[in-house]
Amino acid sequence: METNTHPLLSILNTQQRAAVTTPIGPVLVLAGPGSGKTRVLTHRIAWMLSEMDVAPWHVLAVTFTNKAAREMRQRLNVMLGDARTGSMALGTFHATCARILRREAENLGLSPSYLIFDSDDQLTVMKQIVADLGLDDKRYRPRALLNAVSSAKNELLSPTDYPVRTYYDEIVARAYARYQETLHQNDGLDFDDLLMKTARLFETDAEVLSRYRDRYRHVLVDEFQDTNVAQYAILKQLTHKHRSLYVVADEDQSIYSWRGADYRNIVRLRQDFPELQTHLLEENYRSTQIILDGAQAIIARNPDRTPKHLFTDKQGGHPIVLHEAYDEQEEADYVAREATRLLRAGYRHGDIAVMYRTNAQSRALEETFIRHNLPYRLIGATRFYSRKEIKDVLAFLRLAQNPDDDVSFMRVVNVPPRGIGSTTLGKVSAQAQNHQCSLYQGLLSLVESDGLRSRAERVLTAFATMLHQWVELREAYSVTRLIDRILADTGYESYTRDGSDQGESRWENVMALRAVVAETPGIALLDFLTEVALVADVDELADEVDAVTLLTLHSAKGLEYPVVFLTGLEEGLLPHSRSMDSPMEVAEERRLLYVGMTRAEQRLYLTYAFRRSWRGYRDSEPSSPSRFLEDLPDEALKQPEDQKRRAARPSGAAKPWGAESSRPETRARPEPQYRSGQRVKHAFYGEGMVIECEFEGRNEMVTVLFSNGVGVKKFLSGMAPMEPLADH
DNA sequence: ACTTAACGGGAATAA
DNA sequence: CCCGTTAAGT
Repeated sequence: METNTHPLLSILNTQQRAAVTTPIGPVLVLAGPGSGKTRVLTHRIAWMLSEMDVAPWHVLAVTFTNKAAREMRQRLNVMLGDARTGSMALGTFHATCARILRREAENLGLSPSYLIFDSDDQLTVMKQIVADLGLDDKRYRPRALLNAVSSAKNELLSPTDYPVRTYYDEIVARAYARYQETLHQNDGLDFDDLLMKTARLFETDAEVLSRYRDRYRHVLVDEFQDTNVAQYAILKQLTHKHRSLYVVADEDQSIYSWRGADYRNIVRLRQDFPELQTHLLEENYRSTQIILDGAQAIIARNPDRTPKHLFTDKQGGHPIVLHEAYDEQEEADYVAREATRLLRAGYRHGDIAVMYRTNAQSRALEETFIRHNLPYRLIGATRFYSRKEIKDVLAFLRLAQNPDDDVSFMRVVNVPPRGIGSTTLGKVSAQAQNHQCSLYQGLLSLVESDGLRSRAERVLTAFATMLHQWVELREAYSVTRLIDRILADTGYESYTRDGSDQGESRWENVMALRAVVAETPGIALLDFLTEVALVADVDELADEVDAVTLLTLHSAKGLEYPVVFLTGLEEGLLPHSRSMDSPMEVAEERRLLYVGMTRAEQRLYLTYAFRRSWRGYRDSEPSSPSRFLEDLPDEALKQPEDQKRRAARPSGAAKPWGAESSRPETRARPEPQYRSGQRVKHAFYGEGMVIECEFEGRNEMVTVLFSNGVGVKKFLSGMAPMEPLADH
């Protein structure tokens, strides 16, 4: 077939076309941001199906989010028709593995109706274990232990494999073993288990492996740079025989190493598949030349990377705007004002995204957006599925599916309050201990044994009966009907709607959950629970809503917007203080900035604040602009004419705001005259040392500790007869 | 048994 | 600031 006239190829450039039509085999596509990798992946699948005699049921495509999977399936439907794509496996690693494990549960001694434990559930379990093992939860923080367990799983280490070098490791190994036992007893798997158990299944069961590798004869993977050891093992096991593995990667966008992602998987790929063909996608279709130049300048400073030659035909463009604000409030104000200005100029709300390093930063932005009447949608943070009322209802549903799930049992045994306090619960738990069974089974035997009197007996019997009925009704009822029944049985509505606005909103959330179910009528309870456990925050992102998007840099991966604001570009935030002592982690923070910058199509704003409150208090020390901003080329930063207030470049990397940095200010605020730690001499009080220095509006307040029994005094700088002393 | 207030301690990113 | 835990009160 003539490749340049084929309809599937007509809209592709030369590099893309080569990548799409390359012969079947191991293929690595190295793709810069905005170079159309999703398009290449989609067209590759279409090409394989229509021109290479590949059957759709032999294709497995792994995307980074459910949303990406949905979109890819839609595009393929348009290109090829539903009939061809219906049998194709398309989803995230986690969703794919969850499905495989469900089907192969028996081969693993796993319940086919296992439930997925989210991070809250994990924490509950780990806290219990720390208590059971009699450990000090300050020294052995449940969260820290969970992190260790998670990394172990990502590297396919079981509790017995866990390398013990220190006593702490020994504790981790013990907690890990206990944790796995507990999950097993509850028929639960955590997120990492989904990957690890699948990898182990393929490793240990040749029959199962051969079935899946014949089924998924052709595997395609997006965002390959963010796969971890377990995921790579799965890919390798599946494809090593038929050798049809097609991966798309960009090492510069590797931002999940903390989750076990290992970009060295690219190296492993070359070793395991020496015949690997490599394709490059270097033309950027997303951003203007100026934005691309800025981003390139940032990423070029990272060591150990392959230099790329990204280019675009969108020459020039709006300069990147660098803006300094006084604090996070004014930063948010600036974003809101600038957004409003752009809206008047014709942009739509949905064209604009505001990104930040940590979820906590969204608060100031939200408050300001509400004040400015700017519609926004927030990704993450207050995740719908992590709200208390939603988790409660889900816990009820989980108990209907699996009453032996102790974690859910504990969560809602007294929600809404039904008189089962710690004393009564203690009896249930003791019974369960004695009989080596779940709390639910313990409850049943306790109720039957007639060993209770009075009030406790009544409430326990009522609760047991209620649970039992739900379990009975599970098959006969639709999920919607089951929810209605649960809400009625528990009196959840009157519990939630306490008359407050918050109560109303909680009830609305519950109804929203019900509406989610109603959208897929006929869905089985188990499928619903699995789906819910695996939704990502960005999956929720509805395109129809015209609102400004607020999201973390991490969730921004794969997205693009005409206008992007990157906020909080300060030392300690980006790079994050937790990463600053490790060059590897700082490099990843730099990639995070690069990912953020390359989301922008037309306009890019970079903002940072002079002072940022933390934990509700103002920091005593001002922040410094991010060291990364140093590397922006001046040409990309020229101020636009219409910009009334002028932002300045930071004066030096990680340098505090010294008097030598003469920058035009956001507002008329004088330079700080003092800094903490500085020696001063006061006309009345003599010598002292500055212990705090802060601005209240444009006034610099200086707190000084004097010797000679004078103590601490606070002054308005400039008004006080005081001057700095030279340092020795 | 449950509610409320006071306290202490702590935080990054996410399926 | 937000959380979970604890102590005291209803």
